[in-house]
Amino acid sequence: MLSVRTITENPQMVAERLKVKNFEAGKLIDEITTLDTQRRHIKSALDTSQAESNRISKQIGLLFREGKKEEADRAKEQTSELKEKIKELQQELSGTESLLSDLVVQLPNIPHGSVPPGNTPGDNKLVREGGSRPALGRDALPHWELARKYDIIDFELGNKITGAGFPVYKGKAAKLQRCLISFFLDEAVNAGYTEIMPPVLVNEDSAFGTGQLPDKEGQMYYVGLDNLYLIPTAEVPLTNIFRNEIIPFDELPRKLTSYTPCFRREAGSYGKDVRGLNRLHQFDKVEIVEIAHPDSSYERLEAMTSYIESLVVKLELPYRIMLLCGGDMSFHASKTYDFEVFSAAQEKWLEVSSVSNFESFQSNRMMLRYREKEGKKINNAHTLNGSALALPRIVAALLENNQTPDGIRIPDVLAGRCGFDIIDS
RNA sequence: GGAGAGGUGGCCGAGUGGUCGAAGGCGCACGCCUGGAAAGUGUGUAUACCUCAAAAGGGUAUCGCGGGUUCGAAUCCCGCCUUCUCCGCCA
Repeated sequence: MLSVRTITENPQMVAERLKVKNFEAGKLIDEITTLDTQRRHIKSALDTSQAESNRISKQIGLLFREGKKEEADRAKEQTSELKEKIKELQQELSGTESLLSDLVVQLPNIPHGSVPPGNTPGDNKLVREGGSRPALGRDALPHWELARKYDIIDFELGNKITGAGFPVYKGKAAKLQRCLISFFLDEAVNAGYTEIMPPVLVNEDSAFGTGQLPDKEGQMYYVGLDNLYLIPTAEVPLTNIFRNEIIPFDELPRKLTSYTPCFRREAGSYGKDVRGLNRLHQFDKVEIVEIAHPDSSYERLEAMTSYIESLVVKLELPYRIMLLCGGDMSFHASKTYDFEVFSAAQEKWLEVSSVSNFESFQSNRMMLRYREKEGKKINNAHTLNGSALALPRIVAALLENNQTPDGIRIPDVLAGRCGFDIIDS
């Protein structure tokens, strides 16, 4: 969430910038400003009363020590009214604070100045593209057909065990999955990311910290008995490592990577676009997360983008990088690049990565700060993350693009790890 | 899951109703000392919020978290979380 100070000190700037996300913020900002003024008045009054109460208590202590019991008792009587007042003010304050945060949480993050306006994916800007599309014959099969043909991914079996959206990988596909994960992790470690293996269940505070709660609980699987959520992405546990922390200046940027399975309910999304591996309830993903100084977070975003690009290049996949327009960006992001690979049999671009700078939107809600080099000032750090990469759609594209009459060719960079260079029979 | 013992500042550790945001030590920062360093020595060293044009200063809250008792709670009571020891269960 935006900090209340940002909102109240630059109301017109915030409103103006949020228009790029097609968000009309004027009314909300007014309400926030009013509530915040109220909050400060109440806090002020409360502080004064508590100071008074502390003063009297101290006096009573002194009187007792001096043996002036009657005076002390008289002083006690004084306090009952004050106590009542303090209690009222406290209730008023916490009421106002929760109203305020209910409102603040509704404001999306401010888009960066370079984010183009627009509503739909059609308004996204092509940043660059690379790789070449394979020339497939007319009989080219989509990956779900290939999966059946070579008996490597079993969607029906997943239905039996769990339900739709939980495929079972078998044989060479299972191994390919494992090798992709280790390939992505090794690459990330070589690029300076520290490998982490976090829990895949998180508590409420963590889910709030990265912004899944309060609004998006419907997208997460929830374990009610223990009040825990299955992570929709490793971003959640990784970023929350730093919740309530103050990072020394010279430790920035912090760079982490992690493989985790990811769980998404994605309620109600069935149909042609979600066939096969295109959209799943459980999938594997390697994620990169950075905690950066505000002055260099956009450099980090570009660096992360180049890093992810190096992966799709090594996998020899045709890809393009899109700069998302304001309307297509997530609620939390300031700037996002999407990576798409071309899946040649479906003849579709599939999103395989999304890299975003959240600026201080997440760090503000999770109190993730850094200490400035000079002056010891403390500020919110910037958080960034990106998929590097999400497996299923990569696998879909690999299967479709590399199909030959003899089988599915495995790119060189993976063949060594896998111990095979073709999926046939 | 059962029984018992704990959770205090960056760390160690004292504190069982008032003068305690918290002794002492370590660490860290700056200074003195030194040719330089070590040792020694002096000072400083939490976070959030309110107040203030800003800084300085002042105020409030925070001793795992949340409630309660009390004029007053790190200290007493209740619930939760968590760590350790023992028992049980278990990949």
